[in-house]
Amino acid sequence: MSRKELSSAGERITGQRLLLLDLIKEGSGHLGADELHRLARERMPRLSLSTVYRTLQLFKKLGLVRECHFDETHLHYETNADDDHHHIICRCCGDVVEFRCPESRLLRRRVSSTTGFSVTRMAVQMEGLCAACREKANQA
Amino acid sequence: MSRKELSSAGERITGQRLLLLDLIKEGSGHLGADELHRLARERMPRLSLSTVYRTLQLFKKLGLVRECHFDETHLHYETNADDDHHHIICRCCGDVVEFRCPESRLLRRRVSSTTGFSVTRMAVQMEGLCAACREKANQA
DNA sequence: ATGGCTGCAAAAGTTTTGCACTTCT
DNA sequence: AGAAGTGCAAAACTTTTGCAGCCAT
Repeated sequence: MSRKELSSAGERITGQRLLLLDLIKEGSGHLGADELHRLARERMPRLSLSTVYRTLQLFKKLGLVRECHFDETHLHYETNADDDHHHIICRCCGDVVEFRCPESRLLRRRVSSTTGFSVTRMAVQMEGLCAACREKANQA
Repeated sequence: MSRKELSSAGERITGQRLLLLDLIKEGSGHLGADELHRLARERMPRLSLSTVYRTLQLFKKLGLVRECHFDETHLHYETNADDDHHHIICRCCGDVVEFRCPESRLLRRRVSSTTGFSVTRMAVQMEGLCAACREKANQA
């Protein structure tokens, strides 16, 4: 259960918030607001889309989830992870695979010192064709 | 002028396309569709927003520009550059600064071999506070 | 000449907001 | 009880699409 994250932040615990947080956690990870809404309604049919949006903004503010910009239209949300956890998306089937980037920490420090920024977030994003889709493309 | 990029791709050369491509190139880089539209209309008042969108899609298809996902709402466009040219955005003033990441090439190859993807695009994105905004925040 | 491109207007999406009502603390 | 959260509906935005006329080739 996800009560602790909410109560320790001094936020109210509601069925909607718990459900959404659980879905984001357990869901294979990369869900948009609409998908989240559809899933959530299977267990709580009257949950509204605006609640999904409001709740996601709350989670984002609390640092519980991060937004990922994969394709141009949808945002996706996942539980907040550390710097060296990133994504590659297949431009054909949309599949998202995670990879690690151990030099992230180093890179972050270097950019911080060269630009004068204090870095609060970093993401490495890649796009390409997964093995299966490449296979399919070659057969055609 | 940007004729070559278009004609060599077998695309028609129109005033709108030339103007937009020039704006993207010369503009400090990171413009959204609406900003581009506003700028373009200073020189071509009847240019429509749908043309901006259609043209951006064309440029994207031709590989002339790339989309950058900075904040959650707007997409930004810039002339296509190589892998090791990336961005950090100030979460306070929105300023965008570029930085280089020489190990991008290496990283790309490693991810390609571990995930089985063929990588067609990669971006490193950071977010933080620029020196000026940090200054301001400290004074307050 | 003719097929592609553009402007305009309307549609389709996505995200936000206002308000009355409900729920958590 | 009181403040915060929710559902519903409407509004605000961003992006896409249909179509008639225009323009580059």
